[in-house]
Amino acid sequence: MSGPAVMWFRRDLRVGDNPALLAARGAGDGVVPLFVLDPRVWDAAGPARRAFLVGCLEALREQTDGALLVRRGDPREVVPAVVRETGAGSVHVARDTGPYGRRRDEDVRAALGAEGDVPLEEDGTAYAVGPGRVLKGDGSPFQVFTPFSKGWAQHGVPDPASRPRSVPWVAAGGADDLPAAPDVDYDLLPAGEEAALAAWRTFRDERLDGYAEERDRPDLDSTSRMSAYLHLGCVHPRTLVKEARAHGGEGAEAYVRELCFRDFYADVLWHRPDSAWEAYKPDLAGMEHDTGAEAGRKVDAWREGRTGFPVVDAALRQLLAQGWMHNRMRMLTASFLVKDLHQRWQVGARHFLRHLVDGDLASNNHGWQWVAGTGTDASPYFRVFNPVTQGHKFDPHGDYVRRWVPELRGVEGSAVHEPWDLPDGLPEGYPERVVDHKAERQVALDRYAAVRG
DNA sequence: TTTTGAGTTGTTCGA
DNA sequence: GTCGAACAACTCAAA
Repeated sequence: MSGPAVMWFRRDLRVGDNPALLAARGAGDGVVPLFVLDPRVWDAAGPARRAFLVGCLEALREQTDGALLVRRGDPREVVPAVVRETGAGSVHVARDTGPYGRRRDEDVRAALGAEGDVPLEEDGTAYAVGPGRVLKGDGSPFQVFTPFSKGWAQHGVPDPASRPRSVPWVAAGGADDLPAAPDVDYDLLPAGEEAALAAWRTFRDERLDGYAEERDRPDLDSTSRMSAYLHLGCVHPRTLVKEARAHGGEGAEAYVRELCFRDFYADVLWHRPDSAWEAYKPDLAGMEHDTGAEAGRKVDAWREGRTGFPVVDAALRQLLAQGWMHNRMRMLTASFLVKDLHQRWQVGARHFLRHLVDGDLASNNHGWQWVAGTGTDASPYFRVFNPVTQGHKFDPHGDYVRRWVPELRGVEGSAVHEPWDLPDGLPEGYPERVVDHKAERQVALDRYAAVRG
């Protein structure tokens, strides 16, 4: 009866600390490692996302002694087909808690059921504490971060699962749809589980202690850069929580809090799948947004980093160049799009998701909602980031701007944040400001006032 | 049921 | 230059 078990990797591209893999190993006669390249996901990804994913799949293939099977297609068809081909008795996954993944997995489960009662077994999630687990005393979900974080701490983060000493990988034959990595000419993070753990340990040993102090500085290499690894599951957050806590200190505490935030937003999305693309709180539904050709040109300038505000442009160019942006810069560029250019937050959320290697539906879209004031813990409407002030505050020497905006490299010190005030005028090639920040701030405040009526 | 304290991340203005 | 108030009032969570 037995046959092998299929380990269907999704956002858990690792061998260590992987409960679903342990279950697969125990369930069948050998493990068929499978990744399904879903066109729905692949086609929406920009070059950086694609390159990073391919790199992680190559690394996983190496870890599975070359057995990793990559098939392109709709999982609803591919997974049952692989089960048929291999005679597998079960399929193992980590629970996907996002709206698309939940629907997809229901369909796959039904298809497998029709295929001779092959079970889809779920073990673990991509979060330190699985979405839906932390509840208020009355059994309802939290809607505010701070109380959630207390409940989260009380619930406790489980210890990492053991790393299997060996796995009897089974190579299924057939087509190999692992794409070649897109040719991108920038420094991409080194991909895969080993790279993730190495990067984590370097961060822990060298920068974690300073994290609370320096994490807001895009000009320094002060953050962990774990987001992309966490997104694809090259490392599991409970490993980071455990090691950060063992390390101790203020920096570690601040870091664990950020991991808790990631869990919070996943939890919110779990309870409110509609909040991925619609306002969590509908209060601002009637808000006026800018449309038309002129607005479109400004949005294009924003996407390409040509707004004329140096630190905003630096961040948006970094996003296109690296597929990554510092968190504070995400807030700042988001505030600029929503409050200076008066766009719907969804416009920016889509752009970020396409390009960020860590682009995560829950964290990204709820972050945008926070900025727009439609999310949990809604940002007070009057909180409008000033792109010049933020530049001086968080890029005090202007190094970050000069790194990403070559037109301003000749400008020394923090003067880069106000190039329109330079004695020799605006450096050649650098654009004029697309808006008057002070005026647009007032427009934003007026529109909020109108909607609150 | 009512009350109380608090809510990730800001900016501007005037003393 | 620094500091506190104003921005406005509402909802959430727990006691």
